[in-house]
Amino acid sequence: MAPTTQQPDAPGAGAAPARGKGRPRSAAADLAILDATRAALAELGWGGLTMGDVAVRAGVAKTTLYRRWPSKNELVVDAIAILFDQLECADLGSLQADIEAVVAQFADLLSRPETQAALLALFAEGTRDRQLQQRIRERIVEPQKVLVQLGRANAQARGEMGPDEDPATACEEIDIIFDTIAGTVEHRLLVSGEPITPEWIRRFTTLLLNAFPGLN
Amino acid sequence: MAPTTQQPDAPGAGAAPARGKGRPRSAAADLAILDATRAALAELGWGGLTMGDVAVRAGVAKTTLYRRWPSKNELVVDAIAILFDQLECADLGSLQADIEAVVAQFADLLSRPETQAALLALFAEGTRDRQLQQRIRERIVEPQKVLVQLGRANAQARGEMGPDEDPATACEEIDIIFDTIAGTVEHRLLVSGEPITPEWIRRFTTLLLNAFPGLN
Amino acid sequence: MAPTTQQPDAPGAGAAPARGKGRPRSAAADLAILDATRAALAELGWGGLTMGDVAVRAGVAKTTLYRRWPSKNELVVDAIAILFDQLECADLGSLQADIEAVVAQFADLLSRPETQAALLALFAEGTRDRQLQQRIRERIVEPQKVLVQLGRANAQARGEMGPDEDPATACEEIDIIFDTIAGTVEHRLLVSGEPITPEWIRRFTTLLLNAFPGLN
Amino acid sequence: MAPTTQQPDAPGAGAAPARGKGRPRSAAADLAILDATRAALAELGWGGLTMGDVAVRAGVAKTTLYRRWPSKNELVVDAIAILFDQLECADLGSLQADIEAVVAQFADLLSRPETQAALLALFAEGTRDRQLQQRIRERIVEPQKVLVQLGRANAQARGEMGPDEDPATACEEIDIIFDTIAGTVEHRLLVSGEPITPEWIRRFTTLLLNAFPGLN
DNA sequence: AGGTAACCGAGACGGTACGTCCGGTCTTGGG
DNA sequence: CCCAAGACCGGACGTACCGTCTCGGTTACCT
Repeated sequence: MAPTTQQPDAPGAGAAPARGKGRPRSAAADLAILDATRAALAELGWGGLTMGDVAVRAGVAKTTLYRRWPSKNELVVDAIAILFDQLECADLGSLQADIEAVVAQFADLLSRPETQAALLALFAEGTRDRQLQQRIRERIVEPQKVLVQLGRANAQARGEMGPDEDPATACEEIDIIFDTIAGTVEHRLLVSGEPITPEWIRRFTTLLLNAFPGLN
Repeated sequence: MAPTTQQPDAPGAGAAPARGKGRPRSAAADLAILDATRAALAELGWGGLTMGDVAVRAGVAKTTLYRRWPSKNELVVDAIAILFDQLECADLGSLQADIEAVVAQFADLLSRPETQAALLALFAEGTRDRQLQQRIRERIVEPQKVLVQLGRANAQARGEMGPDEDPATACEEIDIIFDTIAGTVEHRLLVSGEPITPEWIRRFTTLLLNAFPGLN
Repeated sequence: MAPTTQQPDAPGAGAAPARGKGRPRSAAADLAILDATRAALAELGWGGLTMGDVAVRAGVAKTTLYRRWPSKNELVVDAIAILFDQLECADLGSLQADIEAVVAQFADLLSRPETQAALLALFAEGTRDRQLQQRIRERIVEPQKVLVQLGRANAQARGEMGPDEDPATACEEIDIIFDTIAGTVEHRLLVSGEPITPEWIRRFTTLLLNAFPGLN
Repeated sequence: MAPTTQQPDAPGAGAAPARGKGRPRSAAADLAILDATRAALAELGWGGLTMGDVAVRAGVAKTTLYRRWPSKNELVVDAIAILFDQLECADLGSLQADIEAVVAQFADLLSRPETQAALLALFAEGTRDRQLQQRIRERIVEPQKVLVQLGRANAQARGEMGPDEDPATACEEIDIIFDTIAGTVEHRLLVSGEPITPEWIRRFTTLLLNAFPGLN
């Protein structure tokens, strides 16, 4: 048996780069591959996405792909996760404005063809593959949830909300808010297939604030 | 130009029973195929679903399958749609109870392995294939939305809500309520991967009723 | 269940038409089918020949084909055999002339695209299917061999040959002559792919007559 | 002869220097495939020969097969051609003996089930596909014709025949002799279905020598 | 400077599923 | 009993990708 079962691993994930002996991996290849993945995703959709095609687009051998990502799913998670890392929660002075900004950002992200093609497909795969679901949560879902936590903290700092009384209850509340925002936006955009306009965002945000009586 | 391109067409969908020429299609085969599809879906998931395997399970030739459904997507839509046709909206005497019942039904449906495996994958394909999206909406989404409309009508009959003032506004309101319920439940169950308990349903329903100030 | 396993049978083969109860078979269909078979053979070759296509060309249902011929092979044998039934052995006054005429006729037959496409393919199938080989011999090979026998009889009548001494020896001699003529013409035309000209026929006939010293 | 690494791919600019890039094709696979082809041919006949079956017998993927041979026809030509490459023309001291030896060799070859199954079927396909016919001639027919030329040269060396007077005439004579030998043996064995015994060979050879008066 | 270990491209490899086609059978309604 | 139409089962087709495996060659570190 091979003594070193060389696990393929995504580049940015590990902490120590394990400065080895041989030729180091091309850093440019990572970017090229992820870009190519998003491009192929936008152009062909999840079903049309092919490892061979990504390799060709990236000017890279298929071997290089598999050396870094164990399968299509993981590759796409990383390719899409980059987009979700760009989400930000600006403090605009009021909870209403902050929520609207977050929803707008999220809606923008879900309007990109590569995101549309990939997101639901990844979620679907995740229902079967627990490890993938974990990875999706870490790289894609968590960054969104952080926005909710940040917004909540900002609101508390501004005095719009009282401080958390019970951490467990607070965590549950964050979960339900998050599922509601993310789920509703995704459903309207990707399932119902209708656009998300500023008017819709305002309406939805108002409903959301109404739902929590503690907030005026 | 021929208006009916329908070479492969699902049974029951078309209005005209077509020409009475030739040997008629086996009605039993339809049921066997759809059952086999759901079974394979529950067992192997979307990615593991194979037309050949479905055919074998149904005791049917692959050609028979393709004669009726042009592709995996359409087949799965029909196989899953049957489940959504079973949704009902009982009048339990209060809006809160009615909503809770609907959410519970929907959560039950999404807890079935075949639904989990298929639903998000179908939605994902739908973002690329407009015709498929239309079909999904007709066969899967619409039956759910009808429940919201029914619940609303029941509430109005009971006097919990005032009558619709503007039909367009009412329609928009139904849309937003529907996207919120469906999206939130789906997101919690399939993306966040957390269970939907009666407590959660009660909390969520309460928030929902809070959100609409017209309802006490 | 049906007590009589109704064997499909070629139309012209049986003696008694078995004047039955129901609707009699369409006589026109037989001709149309055989014509269509030859046409398809000439156009598409053996490999491209399809029962469904023949049925369409003949304006007939596939069922009708199978009611009369048990399979593609038998159908083609009959379709081609018709052509071989047209071979004749005219008495032209000399053995040389008679042989040349027969060879020319045979070469003409083998130059037709439908014959080319079918003959070798049938022979090939015949090497595996003893029953088919028998049928081929009866319907296709025998009519050719009869010409050799006739030519021999004519030559004897004209005094160019002495009478048969031993029937067994005569039969062997006919066999070897026949295999030589048929085999050589087929090989030149279908394998070597070169044309058969009057010059070639004269040369070949001369060699043939040389080969048998009893003939001056 | 090696299968010439004939890519079924588009030839592109032509005369590509065949870059030594990538993993080289397995040489063992070629032999295994050709052996498997002959075995399947002998067992199942031309009609029963299946690319998938050959692949399984050879322990090879179907893709490997198609990567090397564009179709069943070409594969079988190569598989059978190997057998014809083994034909030899020994100088046994007299033309009669040499011819008898050649005929016997040829009859032996045609008695092998794989040859029987393949040869006529290939010839039949060759009548439709000019490229295939060319390939058959190069790989199968030509090796046989060489024997005739060699035998003739040997006879001239021994003084049994005078030297060629006109090259064109000589060539024509070789052609007619060859078509006669090959065609007659094939027809007796494969069409008439009768065995080729030493007695038959002696008779046939005698007739052949009679036919050419220049030979005593 | 030379090893050597890990990288890289290219592409062949064993598999699996695809969607199509055809052979031969059967089941309709109608003649 | 025949016919046309067409659905049915089974099975081979040739293609497309998957993920793995050799190849020859290329860096970069470590003696």
